[in-house]
Amino acid sequence: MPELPEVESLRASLARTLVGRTCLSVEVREQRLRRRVDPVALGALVGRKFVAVGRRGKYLLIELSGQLLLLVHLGMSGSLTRRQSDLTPAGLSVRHDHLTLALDDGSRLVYNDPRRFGLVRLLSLGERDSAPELRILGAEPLEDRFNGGWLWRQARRRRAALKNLLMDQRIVAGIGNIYAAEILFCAAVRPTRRSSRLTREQAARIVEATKQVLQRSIGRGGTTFRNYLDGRGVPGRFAAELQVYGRAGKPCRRCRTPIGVARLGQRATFYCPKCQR
DNA sequence: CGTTCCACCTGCCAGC
DNA sequence: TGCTGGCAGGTGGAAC
Repeated sequence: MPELPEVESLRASLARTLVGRTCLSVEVREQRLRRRVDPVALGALVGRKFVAVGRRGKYLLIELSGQLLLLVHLGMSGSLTRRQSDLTPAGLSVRHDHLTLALDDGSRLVYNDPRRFGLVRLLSLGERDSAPELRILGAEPLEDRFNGGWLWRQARRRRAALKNLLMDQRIVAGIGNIYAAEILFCAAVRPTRRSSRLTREQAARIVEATKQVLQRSIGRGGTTFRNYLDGRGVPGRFAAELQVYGRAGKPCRRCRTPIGVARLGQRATFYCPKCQR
């Protein structure tokens, strides 16, 4: 489900409301996520104060007192919501509330994930750079290291489709299936193009498009295509602005040509056959 | 090494 | 109305 803009929106909202609170208790109701959740390790959260909320790629990095770092990945269907009452927000089922942190203001922070592809793991702050999940991540797309020349150099040695390059977290961290499609439409480049055939000019356009699309979506609170909810249980508003994702057969918003769909690496890939070359 | 395929899960929807 | 198959915003390991 959540890609960089959704995680970033969540990060910002948690940074505003969570920092300064103290965790009073931890309840693990389901350990079977992508990696087994360790209730004993998470017990170290009790009595700790939330210090800061960061992000790396699609990972949320929640920093607590005592040099603790709570690593959260939402997988395909995860959400992390702050709840003032005992009610589960509309759209979520209480049976997938796997982890609950009770806070000192009477609210709860709840991790819900129907498909259980997500990850919750407690690290020490010092492990930030050595944790296997984070160590392999490539450039942050909104930082300066991610620029046209750099992307072109990464692309030239690969022959896989360009869209797969953009979705490879070891190259660029945070882009998934929705934004890869939207970025390549914005840059007017075919997702099926071989990476090694990318021109410098196209690489520069893709980088510009990446920053523009991601920033714009962050400004809208991310994309709710199916069931993503932010930290308050509210859907993102960028879905209304999707140009190609999920629009197979519908007219291109730029040229009216029907949007095409291909399969790339077992993922649906949407593009305009006329606008994208 | 790069690339492709598959498994991991539940929910939902189209088609029969 | 049910049932079934296919698909869904991700990742990592196996196999080539």
